[in-house]
Amino acid sequence: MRNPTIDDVAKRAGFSKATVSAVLNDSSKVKDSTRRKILDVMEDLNYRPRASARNGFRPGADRSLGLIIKEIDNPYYGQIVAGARSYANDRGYTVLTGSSEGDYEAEQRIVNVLKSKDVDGLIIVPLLDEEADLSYLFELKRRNFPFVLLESIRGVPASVIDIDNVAASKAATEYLIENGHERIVHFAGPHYSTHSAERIEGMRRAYSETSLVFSKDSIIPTGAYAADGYRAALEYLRSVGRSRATAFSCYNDLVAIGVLRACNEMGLDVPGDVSVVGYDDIDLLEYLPLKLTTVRVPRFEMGRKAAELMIKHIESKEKLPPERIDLEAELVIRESTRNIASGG
Amino acid sequence: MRNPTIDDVAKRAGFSKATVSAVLNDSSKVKDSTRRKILDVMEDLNYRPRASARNGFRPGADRSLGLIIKEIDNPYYGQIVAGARSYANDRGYTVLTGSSEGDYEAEQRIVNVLKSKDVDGLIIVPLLDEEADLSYLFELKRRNFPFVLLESIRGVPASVIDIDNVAASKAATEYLIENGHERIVHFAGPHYSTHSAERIEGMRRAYSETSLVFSKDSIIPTGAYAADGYRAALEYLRSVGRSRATAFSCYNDLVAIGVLRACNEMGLDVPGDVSVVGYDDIDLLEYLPLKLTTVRVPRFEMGRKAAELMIKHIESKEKLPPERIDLEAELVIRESTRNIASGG
DNA sequence: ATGAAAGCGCTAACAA
DNA sequence: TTGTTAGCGCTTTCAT
Repeated sequence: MRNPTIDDVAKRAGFSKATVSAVLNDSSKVKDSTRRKILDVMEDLNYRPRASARNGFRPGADRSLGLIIKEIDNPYYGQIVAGARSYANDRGYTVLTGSSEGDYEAEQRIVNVLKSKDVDGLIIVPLLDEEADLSYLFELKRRNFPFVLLESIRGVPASVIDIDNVAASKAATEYLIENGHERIVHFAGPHYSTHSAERIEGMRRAYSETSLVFSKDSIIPTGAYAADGYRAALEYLRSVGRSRATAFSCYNDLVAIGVLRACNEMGLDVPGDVSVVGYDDIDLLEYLPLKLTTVRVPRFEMGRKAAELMIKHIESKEKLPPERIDLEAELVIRESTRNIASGG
Repeated sequence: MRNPTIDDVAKRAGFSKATVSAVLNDSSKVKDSTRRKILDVMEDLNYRPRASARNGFRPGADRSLGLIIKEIDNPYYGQIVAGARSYANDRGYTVLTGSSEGDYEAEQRIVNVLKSKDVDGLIIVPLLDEEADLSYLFELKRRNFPFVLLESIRGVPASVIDIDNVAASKAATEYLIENGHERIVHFAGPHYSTHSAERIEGMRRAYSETSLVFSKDSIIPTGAYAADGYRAALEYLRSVGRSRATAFSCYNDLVAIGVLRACNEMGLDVPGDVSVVGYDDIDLLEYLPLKLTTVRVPRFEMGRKAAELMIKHIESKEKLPPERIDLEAELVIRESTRNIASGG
């Protein structure tokens, strides 16, 4: 039933807790026969000392940060974690990461576990859509548990590190429009991503400043991985026939890589027949044959800043007001896009 | 100095701990004026309740597994984490991941933090080379702390999930030799990787069964990322002139992607001029233009099995003996290698 | 509506 | 060499 405690061991072995404790800590002043007897009992009971009860469960010297991301196998988050880790490590904090993988319950569980284990602060990339239940964030606030967000949530006054997706996406779309593209299809990200919604909004704003009309049909729900981009693009290309768009913009570089593959299989040259733009500028891009035009997101920096802000809040004697930091994302023009303007 | 406790709040507010506790837990039976006064004091003191002291710090209902990997931004580990997470989640365990990034001290700190926070078990991909200090593993054993390893360590009788790198690497090398390659250069992994050492050993064994002689010069220390492969291959190709090897084998697919890029820049066709083989078979490969010949490592499965074995040990009433599970890695022949045998 | 006291599993200081 | 006791920060009866 209940896990055995030091008392169970002591009672069973016929010694006091203190002696058992001494054995546990390899103290030299325990008689050998006693030690052996106690070790035997521990073995029998499969006794596992509860570490958090040590030192009167006082704040450990080991400080730690919890980090909650959405997709473990996405290099976007890889760099965020790396950035947070880099700063935290220098300051003596250990970063523990959990991934929700798009699952709200999982996200809640990670938050619960991390806070019940008393990490010193939480950096959260929150799952977010219409039906998201944000009450856990208010609970954190109520208990004055320090946290910083890596995607802003309207109505939650919390510290946040974010990037201006709307502006960057608008710039990318404008660039395509200036280069003669009048029909652009966007392969959008997961429903739980604010960033995806913001990128769509950026497109919309770029359109609104031209005579072009923005249609919902040009947004295709896709996902976050290459497999998603591949599947969606293949389906699009097969269904659309001759009247396809001249440019594809993608939720992220992974999706773009999948789209590229689909184009290739359908006999489409990039950028000859279609232009493609990605998002994030993941490190791997540099080593791929076709240099992808993309939007560079300072992911490592985001992670670093998040850790920095978090630790600042943690170590403050006074309660600090929420702080917001916006980093810039920048369009990087490479070889997967071209000018198709008739006059230009 | 010391962080404020519930006693500090109680004293300062002029009420008892119990009342403060009631406020903390939003109990309805606290007079409004009292609640306000206490909340004010909490705010003043920036009081943060220590979650681990709740419920008399009894085992939380939330079970958890610690997972320690070596490189956060490597898709190899991404899949291992995903596999472990997948199984653990189904069993109600939350996975918390820390990455050592090749740093021994960081690894130790992660172990310490995770065990002091009482995760129920630890899955470790250990940093390992001549100078590694493994004492922390013996300390875990001494305290009967459940853990499983994802790379075997000689002399440490612990549960382990591993793959037969020697056999797979031998098979890959034999395949190259059978296809007429008599000079193979291997771009090796990080010094802290047992797997890298095992892959070299596999090569050596393949050589030893032929008249070809295995030279240390054909092993080039490289790293784990595309940037490493790119740098190393470029340097090799620039220095070697006309007498270069006809085949490159690589520590992993990322390195291979970097090597491919270097070949491309040096005007070498793959597989026309050189054959290249990777390792791991990361998901992304499927979407790249050149289909890489590689060794498929069942990473997701490794993660799953590790979690499964770990949970089995955790939940056992009796102390279970260490268990070893070996999974197979399999050569996957695709388009980056070709037969150059004069006669065949 | 509030307070006093016991208890969670362990360590540490002191006694025996 | 071993045992007794107090205490870590909180929750939870049970009184008041």
